[in-house]
Amino acid sequence: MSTVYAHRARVFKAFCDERRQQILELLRNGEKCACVLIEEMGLPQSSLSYHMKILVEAGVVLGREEGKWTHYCINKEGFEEAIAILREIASPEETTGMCGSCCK
Amino acid sequence: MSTVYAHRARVFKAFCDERRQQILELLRNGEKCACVLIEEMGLPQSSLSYHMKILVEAGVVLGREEGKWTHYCINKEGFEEAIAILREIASPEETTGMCGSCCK
DNA sequence: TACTCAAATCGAATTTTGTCAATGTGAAAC
DNA sequence: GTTTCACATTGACAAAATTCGATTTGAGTA
Repeated sequence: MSTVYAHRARVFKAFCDERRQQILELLRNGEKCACVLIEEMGLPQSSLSYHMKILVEAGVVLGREEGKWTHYCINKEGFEEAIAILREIASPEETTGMCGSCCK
Repeated sequence: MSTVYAHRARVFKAFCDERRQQILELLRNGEKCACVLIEEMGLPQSSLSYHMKILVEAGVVLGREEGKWTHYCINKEGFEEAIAILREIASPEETTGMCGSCCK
């Protein structure tokens, strides 16, 4: 079962879309409610909701409901997890050389 | 021009696929030639080639041609760039509070 | 020259994502 | 109760990504 790789792929799916990158940049300024993001992004409400769901489920954005509004903000823990994954991949598992089939 | 966000999205496109995550894990052990990756991944040659192109063009994998073989390895610089992007997004641009439209 | 082999590219089918209007949901206000 | 408002969800469609066999490219070898 390669659930590990599926999970990693899901985390980075949050970052691989241009619009989601724009949304994340907007959230750098601090918490914002969906209505503001809709206006600043120039997106229809359903489209923004679609992207926010992906961001929240990936763990990189937090959604806080307050009355009838939902406020979104960057989830630093999610970013730390993503960074940890990248660091792990970039650090060698053990010291091996070349492949044994076509190198001598 | 939002080329910045398009570039960021392209970088993380390398990481948002389950098979590419598996390929990256295989490369943690060190440089490997395509023929080995094909065998270990159980993919047809054209499919592996497709994924390797995405990984190389994103800058997270290096391809080294030697005779008729191509050897691939992790490109640490590419990972550092990705990590730098994540760090930048996760660090607040300025100290703002809530949105001005529905918070008081 | 021709032959071989590894990898890239093509082409067509399938799968997955993204978009957006319409509808549903749930909480607050009346 | 009803209405209103913000957001989620649905469904149909368009666009992009992925798969994989077939073909091409390009370097090494005879």
